[in-house]
Amino acid sequence: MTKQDIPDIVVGRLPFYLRSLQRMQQEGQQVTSSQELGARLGVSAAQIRKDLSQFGEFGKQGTGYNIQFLSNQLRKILNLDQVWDMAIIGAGDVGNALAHYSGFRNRGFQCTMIFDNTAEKIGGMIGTLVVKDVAYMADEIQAAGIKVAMLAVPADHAQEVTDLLIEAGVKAILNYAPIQLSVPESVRVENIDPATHLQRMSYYLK
Amino acid sequence: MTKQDIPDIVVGRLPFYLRSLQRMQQEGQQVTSSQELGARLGVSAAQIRKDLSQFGEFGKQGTGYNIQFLSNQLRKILNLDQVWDMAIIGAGDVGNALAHYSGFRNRGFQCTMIFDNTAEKIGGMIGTLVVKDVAYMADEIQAAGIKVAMLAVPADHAQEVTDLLIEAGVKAILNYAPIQLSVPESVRVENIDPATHLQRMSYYLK
DNA sequence: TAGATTGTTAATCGATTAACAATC
DNA sequence: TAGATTGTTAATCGATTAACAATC
Repeated sequence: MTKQDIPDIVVGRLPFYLRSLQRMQQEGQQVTSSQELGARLGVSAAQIRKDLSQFGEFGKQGTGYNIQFLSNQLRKILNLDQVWDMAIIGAGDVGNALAHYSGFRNRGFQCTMIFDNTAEKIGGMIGTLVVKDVAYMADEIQAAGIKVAMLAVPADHAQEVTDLLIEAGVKAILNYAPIQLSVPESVRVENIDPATHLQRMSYYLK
Repeated sequence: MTKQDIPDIVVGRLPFYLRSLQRMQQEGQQVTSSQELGARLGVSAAQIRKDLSQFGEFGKQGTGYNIQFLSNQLRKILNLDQVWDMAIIGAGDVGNALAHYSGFRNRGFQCTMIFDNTAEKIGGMIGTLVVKDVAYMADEIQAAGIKVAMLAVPADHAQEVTDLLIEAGVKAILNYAPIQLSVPESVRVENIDPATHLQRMSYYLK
């Protein structure tokens, strides 16, 4: 069973399953069912069982899923049984919020570098990180073996920075710039553009 | 042709089309084709034509689409021929970044209120906005007729704030809290959770 | 006219759901 | 055992693509 066999859309739902399981665990729950998990997430029980069955058999007939066990399995599947170092590119408001965000660590990620191109920001601290000159970005990322970057620069610089990131070996980019990045097939991109999300909802208003 | 007839997945692509068209326009282009637009966005020309045909006939055989005209049509369809007032809930790093974000205005939205629950923040300024006490949130939102909110509070308060927002008449929520909100069918929610996006990509790493 | 591109239909492809035997 | 729930198959549903007549 190779990566190619599993539809993207199935992989895309696993983080939601994991997030709900982690929350149940926090609430002290030990066991759940596809029924219960589905109700919490607004998806069908059948879909959850079908999705999970792509990767193995994680439940027991009659009783459901052990939450701890299923969480661990999902973390392994998603390569979250390690902590991924990340670089933030852009020390504006978004970069700043990302650098301070405390929610990454227990979900498999941590920020270890932040870059900017403005003299006033370079050398300053954001949380525990020193803002570095983007001129050294490619070298530093490559030297540190960083594979994941969050891109929070203005749209008109996003593509050139992306090209540098890819050259430096980055394989996953969380893109906050409101622009469609062009990347080779071997690089994953996820986009976060609040205005796009808002526009999806405004259709249904009025 | 009612809202129900158009699949969500089609509506979800319209903002991307609009964003690309606006960019083309900035670059001085006057006309485009489903071919060209598709290439820019990484979707098929047939899909673009099919999606647009759900709403009307906007092109001309042989020549393609007038960018200005198609943009205007898409804006009308998405109810973006007006500016939607928005409230930000939570004046932490995310709320702060949203309040300062300059990209909303020319995409149909503007922030007019921000709320928090901490005494130190209430009364302070963020950009041009005064931070207000969340205790008055429901009343102020209702009085102003605000229909769109961006939720940037910790996960453990997100649901209770949501309930208040809905009571106050909010119909669209952009949710930054890493939790599945429960809302009535008449309310739209879009979620932005960077960790979820990162986890979707880590599956393909290694 | 010749070339290009739309809007639409029918065919294909893929995803979701329903149902149930297996079994805890 | 009786009740519950899994994993999986087959049926259904929906979305995408290919193809082409219409026409600018």
